[in-house]
Amino acid sequence: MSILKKEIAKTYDPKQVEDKLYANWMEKDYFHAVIDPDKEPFTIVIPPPNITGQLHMGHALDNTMQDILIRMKRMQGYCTLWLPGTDHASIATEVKIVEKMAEEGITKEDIGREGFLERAWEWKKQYGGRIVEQLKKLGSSCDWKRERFTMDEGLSRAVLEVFVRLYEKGLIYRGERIINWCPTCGTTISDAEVEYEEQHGHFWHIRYPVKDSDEFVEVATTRPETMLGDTAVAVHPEDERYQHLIGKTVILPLMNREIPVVADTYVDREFGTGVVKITPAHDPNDFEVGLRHNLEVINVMNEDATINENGGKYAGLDRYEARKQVVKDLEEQGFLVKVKEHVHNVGSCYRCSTTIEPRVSYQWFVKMKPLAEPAIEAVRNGTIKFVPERFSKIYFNWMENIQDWCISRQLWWGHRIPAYYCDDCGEITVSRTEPGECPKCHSKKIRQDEDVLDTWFSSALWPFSTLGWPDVTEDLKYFYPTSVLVTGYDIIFFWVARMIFSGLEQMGKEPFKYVLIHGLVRDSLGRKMSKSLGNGIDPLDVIDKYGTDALRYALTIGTSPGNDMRFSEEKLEASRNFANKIWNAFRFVMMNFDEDIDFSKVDENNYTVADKWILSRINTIAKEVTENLERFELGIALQKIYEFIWEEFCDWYIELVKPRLYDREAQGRLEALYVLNKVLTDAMKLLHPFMPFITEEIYSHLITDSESIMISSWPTYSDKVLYPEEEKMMGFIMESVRGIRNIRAEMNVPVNRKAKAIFVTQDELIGRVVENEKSTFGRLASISDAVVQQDKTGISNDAVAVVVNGAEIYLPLEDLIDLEKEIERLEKEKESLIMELDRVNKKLGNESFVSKAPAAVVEQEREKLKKYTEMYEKVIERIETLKGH
RNA sequence: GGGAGUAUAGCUCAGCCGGGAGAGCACCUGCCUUACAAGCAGGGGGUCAUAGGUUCGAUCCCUAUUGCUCCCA
Repeated sequence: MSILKKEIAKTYDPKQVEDKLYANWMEKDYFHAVIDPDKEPFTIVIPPPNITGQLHMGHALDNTMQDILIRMKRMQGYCTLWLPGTDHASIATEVKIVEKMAEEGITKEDIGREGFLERAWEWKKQYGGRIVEQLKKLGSSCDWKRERFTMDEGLSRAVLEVFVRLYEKGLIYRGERIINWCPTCGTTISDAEVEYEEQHGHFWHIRYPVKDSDEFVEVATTRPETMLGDTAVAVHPEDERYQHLIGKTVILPLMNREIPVVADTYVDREFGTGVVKITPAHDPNDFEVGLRHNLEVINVMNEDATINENGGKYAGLDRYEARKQVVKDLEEQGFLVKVKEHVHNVGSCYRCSTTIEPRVSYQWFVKMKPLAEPAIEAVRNGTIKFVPERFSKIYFNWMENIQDWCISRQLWWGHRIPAYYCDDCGEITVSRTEPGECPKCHSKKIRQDEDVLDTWFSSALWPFSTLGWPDVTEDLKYFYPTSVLVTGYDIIFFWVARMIFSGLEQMGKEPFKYVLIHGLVRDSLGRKMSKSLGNGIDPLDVIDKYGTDALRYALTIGTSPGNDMRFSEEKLEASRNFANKIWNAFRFVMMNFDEDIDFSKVDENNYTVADKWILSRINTIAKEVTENLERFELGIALQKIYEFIWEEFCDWYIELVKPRLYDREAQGRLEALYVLNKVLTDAMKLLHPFMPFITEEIYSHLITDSESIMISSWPTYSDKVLYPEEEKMMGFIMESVRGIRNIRAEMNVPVNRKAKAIFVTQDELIGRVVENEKSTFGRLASISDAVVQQDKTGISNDAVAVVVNGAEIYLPLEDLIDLEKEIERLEKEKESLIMELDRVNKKLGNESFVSKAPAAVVEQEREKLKKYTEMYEKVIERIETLKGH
């Protein structure tokens, strides 16, 4: 309680507290997990951001969610580890460095592999720390002492180990296959990295003359330049139109190559002419056909997507230039039949959006089928659970149709493939260490594969490589498998799926138990945030303007797992307002604290109805918040705390407690302070995972038993602090106050006009409540006095009446009352009660409802009937009295 | 072509195990009441996309239809 009352600002200023508190947490080492065999571990590994990256809203959401879970579990007493780190992001980083070099007029080749890698590490040093600092601004309680990087010595060893193991098991192989080639990035990319989009293109219909005949076959293609590499045409074996051609030869126009007509069921008879050109080197399906029919594979393209020497006179032309020229020549030579508009899906590189060129090439692959099976099973049998569950369907769909994974990349930044080629005998050696000589022919002329691995190959190992694997470390034994993985649905294929099969294969155990999937953060119009649209919101700007807590609140409130969310300025304002509301509740409490406060003198006999009610409520809220957090319903959990703090604590409890505080001699003043302190403390604890800074700041000034809220204990539910009786009484108080306020507003009673309120009730308990809470009724409902009567003796006809559950409240407003208006109001009240009664009567009158519905539900309806009947009778009575007047 | 999501107040979205529809923002009325005008009090506003079905009872479960979004080929 070092803060002086007058020092507390009227508005909350996040800048005053956030950096200060984070530095303090770091200094105290609260984020660091120390293995404790007596505790249960709770582990999350961060989805490692790219070293080139800047924090964006997706990161902000992802890391806020992780921090919420981590902070709650830490307070619950788990040994909690949130392991952070960054990803080398092979292709993304390399592209950026190359771009930067281009500005200086340097190419990769100019400086060579070694020189380039030097620059890359320099880059990592310069920018790799940036996103880490940004994560800290978010309040992330990561164990920074365990920070890892995918190209660390240890993680690189893990990559090497996995590669060798898989190779030795025959699950990694080198083969000639069709791969996705990005001509701009100059590398292969995996199937998962290809994005498809609809494009308006053309269908060119071309005639191929049949050899020794005047017949032609007509084929159609969207990529006419690939015909340069055609080595067959194919028809369906049962297609009656072409039976006579099977086995014959056609002349490939422009190239004048003789190519066979083959029969293959791959051909769709219904589509186009039913004849398909086969280019094994440039189409995955054609490649398969080529294998079945032993066709020649003619690659007609260079790596930069220009035509190579196999393309005859077109050599050197860019693929689109070649297309124009080929079409022109076909037309001139009479082979072009027609051109049709055609909409088709074109694959492009997810990095640079260049159209992908399917191209045959020697690459390294991971054989997926044997790895996919256990990975599918682990999700099917519930070892790993997706939240929400529906994402497992997406996962199955992908895993069940998976193709082998092309892992080699023609890049320099990354883990170099540990394969060595002998120049003398051609032997390939895969080894953990450089072999020095060819193990087969002992030649010294060996060289390592130039390529590096797909960046996802190393991130697939992240949940165990970061814990020390392949060494069997204490961390690995204690923290693996991790508890939850939190990530967006856009990354399930790239990363989640690959971590699952890698974890199962290498560790024999799933990498995590839950996969919590969240959606995308969109702009206020529902558009994806993107650089090109310029609609991105920078989380750091938001933090600067509204504070970290407000950002985190805005990202969590009203969200449900897996769904996209829109982000807007309005939401941030609401968030900031909430922070300010909490701040002022705290300010109120502090203003009433005394220097010599001593809670050991608290006497529970002095508790009021309101005290017990609010204690009972926070008790229940603790339970609800915990349950929802444990079900990953972060949005609901936060909503509950919000409503509790704003409505129950601020609007009601603080208002109710004021009279006891203002009178320094009032009975129960100490108890009031105690309850304020207790409830606010617990509320701060429940809110802490969501809004770590403001809650810590407030906590530090309250009377508590821990030096930091971060390491304080999570509130737990207890039957002993449940007061149903007081909750019911408070229900009565609130209903009455609302009723009186409502009537005053409707009758346009001036604020300064205070009437007496006469509570007519036969219920002794209610009578006592009213007597005890006179002053609060006075304050909250603007009445001069509250009296209790058992009947309506002496109540003027000029009084207005409020009928609540358990009592009628009369306000003798005399001359202020418009009799007609009052009757009208009561008639409305009557109508609505009739509707309620109708509904209840209909239900209870239905025999099958009474016999089949659960007893509790029926009982509930009976109670409603009783309550509404009473209220209805009172309203009728009142109307009659007024009418008779 | 295959699969998934989604449709709830003017807008953005919650809504558990089926049992009287909620929030924030916006709107209307009245208040600078000594924690907070980033606030307080009161209020209006919904055929829960459409059509069937299951059920004593459906915003919720099932089927079909329509609109929008996404993923895969």
